[in-house]
Amino acid sequence: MQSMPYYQQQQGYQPQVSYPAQPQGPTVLNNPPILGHPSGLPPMQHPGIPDHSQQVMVVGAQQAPKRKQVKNACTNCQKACKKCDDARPCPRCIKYGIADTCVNSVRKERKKGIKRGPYKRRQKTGDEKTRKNAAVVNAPDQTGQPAQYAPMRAPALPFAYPSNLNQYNPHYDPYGQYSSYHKEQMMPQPYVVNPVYPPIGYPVIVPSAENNNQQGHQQQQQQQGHQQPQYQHSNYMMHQASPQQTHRPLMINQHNEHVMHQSPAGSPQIYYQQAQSHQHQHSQPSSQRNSPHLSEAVKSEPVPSASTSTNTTSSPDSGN
DNA sequence: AACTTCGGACAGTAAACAGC
DNA sequence: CTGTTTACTGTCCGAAGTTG
Repeated sequence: MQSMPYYQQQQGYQPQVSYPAQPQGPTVLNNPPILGHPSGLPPMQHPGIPDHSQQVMVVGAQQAPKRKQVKNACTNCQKACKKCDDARPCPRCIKYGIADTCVNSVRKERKKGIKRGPYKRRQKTGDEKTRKNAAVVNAPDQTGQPAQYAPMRAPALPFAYPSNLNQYNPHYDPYGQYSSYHKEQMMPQPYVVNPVYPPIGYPVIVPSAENNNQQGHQQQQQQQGHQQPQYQHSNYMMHQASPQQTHRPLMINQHNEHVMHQSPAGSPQIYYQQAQSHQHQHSQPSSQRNSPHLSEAVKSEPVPSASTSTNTTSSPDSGN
């Protein structure tokens, strides 16, 4: 039996925006709809993100709404292949108490220089001629390949990506030079999670709740019944030099066993970066499994997704 | 029951192409 | 130059498997 798509169900994701049948190009970028949380949380308002949640495009009323994807899932949701959110920490990470590792994943650069055959022109009234030509040109042969332009693709590019685009480069700065390539596509300014991203030296002094923008965000969440005593650490963790360099969360545990000391509200807190957090996941004692819902994000390094979708979800564990 | 894993459909979009 | 088309890449649904 085919279940109803989640976005058509009563209590599921209720899209607030309907999308036109034809893509509108970059307007999607210009006006990213901020959707409410599927979990029922209200949309989190980040500074710099205009609230478009009230915008409704009345187009294609009878069409089923398309599934809406976030532009950049966090590493945890990405690994788990689960729905993420524009907010950081995302609802899922909050739910599982891994908010401090909720950082944007890094997108790899798109391949360039791939040659293509001529396009088939889509049918338009009065465009018969073009379409016919395209049909002839691209008429597939027995093998299904276009007849005239057999090599549809150029061979694999002989060059490697520059190291500054290499997602596996440990010195890679996802929000620096790379983002300049993708401009707002790569990391649109409204989606930059932490606009105040100080060059960190250690120890890290985390400002008190009163003078931190994100604290308002967190307080908002706490008002919703999400008790996240370790929330202040989210700042700390998100200030890592590189998302590639995983650090075991120092404190998250359902039972607060490893929760770091909290200073009284209003006083700065000092956190010490782990010297070299190469506690490999396999050396992690089985106690890790005491928090099963932590394991998903914690046990695996935030390895960026592999090159193809077939590999994106293979966890490091399964790979070994 | 809650959580994890994962195949694959779907969505978004950058880049090549086509036409003016 | 601008619009169209397509391929690439990421997101995440949903089913199956795993764990406690």
